[in-house]
Amino acid sequence: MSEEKKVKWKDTLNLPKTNFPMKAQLNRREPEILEKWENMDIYRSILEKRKDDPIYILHDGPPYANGNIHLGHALNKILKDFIVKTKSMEGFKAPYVPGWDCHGLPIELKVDQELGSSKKDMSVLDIRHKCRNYAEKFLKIQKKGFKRLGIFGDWENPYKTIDPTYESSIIKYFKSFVKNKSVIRKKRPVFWCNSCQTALAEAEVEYSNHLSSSIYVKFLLKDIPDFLGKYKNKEIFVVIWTTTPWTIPANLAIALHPDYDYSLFEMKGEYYICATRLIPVLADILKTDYKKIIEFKGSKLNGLNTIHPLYNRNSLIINTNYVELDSGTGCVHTAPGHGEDDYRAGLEYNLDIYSPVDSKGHFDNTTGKYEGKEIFKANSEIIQDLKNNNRLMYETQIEHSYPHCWRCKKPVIFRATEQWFISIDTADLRKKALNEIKKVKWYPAWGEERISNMVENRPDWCISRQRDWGVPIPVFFCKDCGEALLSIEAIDKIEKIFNDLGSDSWYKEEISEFLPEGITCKKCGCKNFEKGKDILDVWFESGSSFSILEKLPGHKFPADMYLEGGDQYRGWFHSSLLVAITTKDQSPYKTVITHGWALDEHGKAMSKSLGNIIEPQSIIEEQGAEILRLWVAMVNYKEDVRLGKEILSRVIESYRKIRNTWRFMLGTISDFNPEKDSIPDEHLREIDLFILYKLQKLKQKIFEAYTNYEYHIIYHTISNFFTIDLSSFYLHVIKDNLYCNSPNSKKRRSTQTVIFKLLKETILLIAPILSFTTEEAWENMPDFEGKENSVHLNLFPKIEKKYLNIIDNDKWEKIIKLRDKILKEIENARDAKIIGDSLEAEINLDLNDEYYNLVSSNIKIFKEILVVSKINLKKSEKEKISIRKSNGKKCPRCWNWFLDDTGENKLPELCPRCSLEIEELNFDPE
RNA sequence: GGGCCUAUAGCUCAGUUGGCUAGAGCGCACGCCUGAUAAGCGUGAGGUCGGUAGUUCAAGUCUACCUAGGCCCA
Repeated sequence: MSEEKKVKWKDTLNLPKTNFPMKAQLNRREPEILEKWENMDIYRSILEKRKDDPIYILHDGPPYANGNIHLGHALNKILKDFIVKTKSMEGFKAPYVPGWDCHGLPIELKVDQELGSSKKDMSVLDIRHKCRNYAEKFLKIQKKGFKRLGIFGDWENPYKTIDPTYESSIIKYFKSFVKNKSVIRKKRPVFWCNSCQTALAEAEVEYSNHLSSSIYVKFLLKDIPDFLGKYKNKEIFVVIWTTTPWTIPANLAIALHPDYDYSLFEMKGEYYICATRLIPVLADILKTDYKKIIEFKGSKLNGLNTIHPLYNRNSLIINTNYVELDSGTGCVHTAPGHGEDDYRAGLEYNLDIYSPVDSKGHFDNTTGKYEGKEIFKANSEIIQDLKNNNRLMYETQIEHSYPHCWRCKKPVIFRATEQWFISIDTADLRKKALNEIKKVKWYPAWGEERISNMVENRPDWCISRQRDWGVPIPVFFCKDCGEALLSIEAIDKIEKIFNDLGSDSWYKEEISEFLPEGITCKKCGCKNFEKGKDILDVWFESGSSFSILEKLPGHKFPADMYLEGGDQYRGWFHSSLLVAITTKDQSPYKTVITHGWALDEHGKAMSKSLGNIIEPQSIIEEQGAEILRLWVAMVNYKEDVRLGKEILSRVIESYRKIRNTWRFMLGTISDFNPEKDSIPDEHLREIDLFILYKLQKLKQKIFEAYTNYEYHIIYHTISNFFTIDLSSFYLHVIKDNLYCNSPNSKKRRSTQTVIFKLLKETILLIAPILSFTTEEAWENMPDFEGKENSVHLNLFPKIEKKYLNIIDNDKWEKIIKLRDKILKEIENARDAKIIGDSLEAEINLDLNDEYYNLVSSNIKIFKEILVVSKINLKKSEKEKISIRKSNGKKCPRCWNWFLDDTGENKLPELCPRCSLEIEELNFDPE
């Protein structure tokens, strides 16, 4: 047959036709779709559509307005978008107002760096102005990044922690803590630079080598325990080691590990105690030998007193688990005012947080002879005094890593300063929090245990920072006696002023604007006050974010959902809970979901030093945001998630599969008008009904997964459905029907009716995940009554129970099983070069009664699902499946093989079916 | 050092209360098709379940320890 003729027969077929391209070119197409959404104001259109529906609130945790968005941001925002879109399609009014955390140290530090030495000459207001600009700049950058991901939300009106109304709410919530007496002032050690006379944050401290005196100091044991009764009359010394002799005056305790072994030993005629393991080290340093006398656990000395080597006061032996045995003596010099561990131990043992050093680094008047002396300079005098008192065992110099001020490069110290705290127990906050935690649904479930442990063990919340970029703590100090003033009346005024003018007003306005008339110092009675200089911890700020839920119309408190990374158990979940309990007497969230960390393909955290950072921008530019969205759906976000080259290519592969399947389906219904051509259920072909049955099963599974926020299940379910049920089975098998039967035939329209439904419903089902591609596919769907302008304006399709009952599933399972068996035989025949295309095959089936009946009563179905030209059926107890090449000829139109034995074909070269079709078409092959 | 989490084929995931030869899709190999074509179809090969030791008639599934990794603290 001529090529020309072949082409002509092909022209009589109904082949797929669509404008939906196979190549996605997402990086080009996505911006177009974004523009469409922008133009139609998709976010508000959806809310308008759901305006009378119940409200669902996912409250956004504010990212920090610093830097470009990273993969973790993308993961977080995409997951939130899944939920918001799902809820919309489930029939909720689900507004989503993104937020930003704009105050805080990282921005202030960046601005510091940019300003350099010019900062000295700037006012607080000027610095704050610079910080604000910095935050606004990155907010814009991040917003653009998030929108590019296809996240729907109120991007024009996000909430910001620097909004005046937001700042006002912070003050209002702070007031609640003041009212219930939780706000207290007490000492706490912080990094302190004597030269700059300022507190430093951890991030402002640089470690470099420093030469220090290293001394071993003897503390005389005052209380001899019973088990050392034999030595009651001896002087026994507990030996400590330190590299900061100037903290010896502040020593209040000696810490021993309760479980480690300690010994009493004799050395140079004196009796000492230190950790057993470290005695040889000590002996080595002193170049002497020793005699171990008795060994005991550290817990045996707990609570005993020693005598301070410089003062006539006690130093208590305590037990802590931060004691280590890799250096020193195992007996740790503890000055609660000068170290973090020391501080915690001090709290536990109710010691004074004693820090006899002023802001310039000079000893105060509680230190006797050292008063007024600069601490580092006093080192040698202290060492000399120890020596004079026979309390110095050994002295040397060592070089070690020591914290220095990043600005002036001088060594810093730990110094206890007065700070503001929220007491966790004064108003039963801890107890209430633990109780509220139980009422919240935590995904994954272990989250409840994790946050409970944290709340149970957390110390009081230090909420003051000696910084400029934040919301000032609304407190005043008496100019005469220094007493702090926390006045509800004043805070009321501040709340109002901040609401109108923002927190800059604290630095602009006269103090009289904030203070109530005639207020006096409770302690000294005077009327002179100054404004406090500290700002609030930013966690208090972000923890107040639920305030927007009260203010925004169409929102509600508490939120239905908070969703953040696992680090927020300590952060936002935690602070929000504490603030909400104090201000609203309940948890701010009903459900909390946490996601894991985004790691590289080997499961390692991404870092600059490892050079394994994957930026979402590069994926968006090269593959498209949709690929990132599908990746988020693919992985189990409740654990840490990985991303790398291979993973990405798997995502792309499965994206193509979904896209191509839709493309094919769109092609097959190009001549289908759903309103005119649809076939009613009772006339649908059985195989078409069967795939509708499968579709209902699919919906059941998908909806369940959406309900449980299990997107990876959706991904796998969809992927399997598209691959197994659609591509390799249904869509493969109905081609003959669609291509070869006359366009308007019932059997063809039956299949189109079903494909239309499959297409529409699968698009809707995946819309929350593949938001761009579903939109594109939706646009390419044939028009039908009520077709929305955007896929995202729709509700999810309903499960249609009628299709669940029409199908005899047991029968179909048998059919599919037998099909698999026969396909294996067909493959064998191919291997043996008997056939190529399956249509060349003629199947001989010898089957037992049951299967004979199954096939004979469904012979048309079998011919269709096997895509073969003929089936010969025989009854036999012994099952046998064999394949042979058809001995007929190939119909050039439909490619089925047929025996030209009727003689009735008007076009003898065609098979009888095609001959009739052509007749109907009035097609002239010549 | 502490709290919590993770570890099943190359990749992403399933594996109910411990119970037959550990499943899926993708990828891979081989083949078919050329009327979904930078597509489609079929067949097949891949894990002994991070390691060790236990409990049990029986463990991927329970216990202990170890290793690797993650978050948060210290």
